[in-house]
Amino acid sequence: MWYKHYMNETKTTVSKSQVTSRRLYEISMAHFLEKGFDQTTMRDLAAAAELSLGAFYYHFPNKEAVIQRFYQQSFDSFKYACDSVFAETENIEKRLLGVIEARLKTFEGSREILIVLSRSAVDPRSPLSPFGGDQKEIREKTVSIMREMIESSDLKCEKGLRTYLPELFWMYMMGMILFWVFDESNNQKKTRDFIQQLTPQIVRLIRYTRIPLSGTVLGPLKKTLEMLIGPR
Amino acid sequence: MWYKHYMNETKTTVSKSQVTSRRLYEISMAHFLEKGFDQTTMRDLAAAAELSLGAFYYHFPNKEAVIQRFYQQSFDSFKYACDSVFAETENIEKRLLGVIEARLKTFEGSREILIVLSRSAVDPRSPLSPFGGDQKEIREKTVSIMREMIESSDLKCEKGLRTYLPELFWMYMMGMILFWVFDESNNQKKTRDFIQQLTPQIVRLIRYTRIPLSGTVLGPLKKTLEMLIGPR
DNA sequence: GCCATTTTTTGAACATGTTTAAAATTTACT
DNA sequence: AGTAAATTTTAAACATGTTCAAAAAATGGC
Repeated sequence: MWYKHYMNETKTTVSKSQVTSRRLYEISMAHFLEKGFDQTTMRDLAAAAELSLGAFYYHFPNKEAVIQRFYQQSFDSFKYACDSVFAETENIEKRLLGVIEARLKTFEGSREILIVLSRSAVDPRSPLSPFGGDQKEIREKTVSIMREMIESSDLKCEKGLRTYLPELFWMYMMGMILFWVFDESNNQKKTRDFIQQLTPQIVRLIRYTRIPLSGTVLGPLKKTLEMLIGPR
Repeated sequence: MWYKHYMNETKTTVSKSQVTSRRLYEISMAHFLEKGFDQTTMRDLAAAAELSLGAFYYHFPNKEAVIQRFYQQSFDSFKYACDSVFAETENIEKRLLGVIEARLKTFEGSREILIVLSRSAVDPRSPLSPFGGDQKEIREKTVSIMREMIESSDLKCEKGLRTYLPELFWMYMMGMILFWVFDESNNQKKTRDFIQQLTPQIVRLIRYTRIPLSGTVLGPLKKTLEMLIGPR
């Protein structure tokens, strides 16, 4: 073994490959953040790591794979942040705000990276599409987080609608991320303000659905949701 | 002059460059549609046109410029189609359905091209971003079409909301296009059905805003719209 | 510690979008 | 028609993401 070290009382072996790929990842991200993704050359990265170009490709199948790893890691810290949001309050509005805020925070300072990710995500054939490929898994996990957020919350609403909420909230968050990507204001303040403004209104509308009268609107809406998300 | 020809009683001179670039455009699109954008090489195109690679670049600054031209032309035929939709009915629901249907029709058979366009459109730095660059103009023209659609229609709704509708309908249409891009069903039937289902509900909600009672929801919504679209 | 096997690295080559300087062609004017 | 200026075309080079076969290094069992 190349490298052994002790972590939490358990011997953990780390292969040389893991060490190198982490190093490559860190060097790469540093370059991407400083010079931009497109402006950073694979040759730059290999040189900075004092490795050959081919060796880089041994560790990452392509340039995008590096930022896919970033996306994966950002998801992990997002998930972790959600736990503490849920521990803090049962109020659905606060939770939803907290979750979206947590998500944006994981992207903070990496807006250009997210743009690169988005442009692949929009391609249904790409492995970064939220519906196929590697991102599918993250989407499903995110929907599960939304489900968890709702189930243990104070939200009361029409039963049928409730089953669609996890996917709807996922879409809402994706929309806000898109808004954020396009938001050129200082530190994307516009996005933050917008979310603060819109989220309570959405929650309020959802709560209204308990009133029987709302059936007029809700009836046809359910069919629409089924077409959008799939049958329940 | 390389080429003169008569059109509508007026002498129109067509430069050699115009003739060549149209030819290149047509050859290119044929290849893109048959083999796919990424699978078609600039060398393929130059060879098919019996021109050198460099000559191709004299007529188009880059590969994407070819499909930008397609996008421009698709917009022109969309705009034309809208006129006949408006001539046909004043009913806002029918108009909105007709306009969106017309838009999708201009993309029919070119889904892959639209995917390529979308992945650039999602990048705020790209000339294809709807907010900057060349597409900005098309976005503004499309919003104007929506405005025209509303103004001469039978739609009655709360006055303040009305001023935001052109942009809102534009966003709605963009959303449906995105849905269409991801829709893998036969001939994107799911998208068509979804639009048929959702559009009348949206129109109905908008019409409800004439009822004074609706102020409870509409009040905060207006501020949200202002943040989304800008002040009126 | 030595050898067979596996993992990692290397350097060169390849594919394709793009640029460029010079040559060929076309145009506009007399 | 002849010529200077412009437009268009060419061939070669360049930049950069990616692949590949062979070499080097590391590993595991004896």
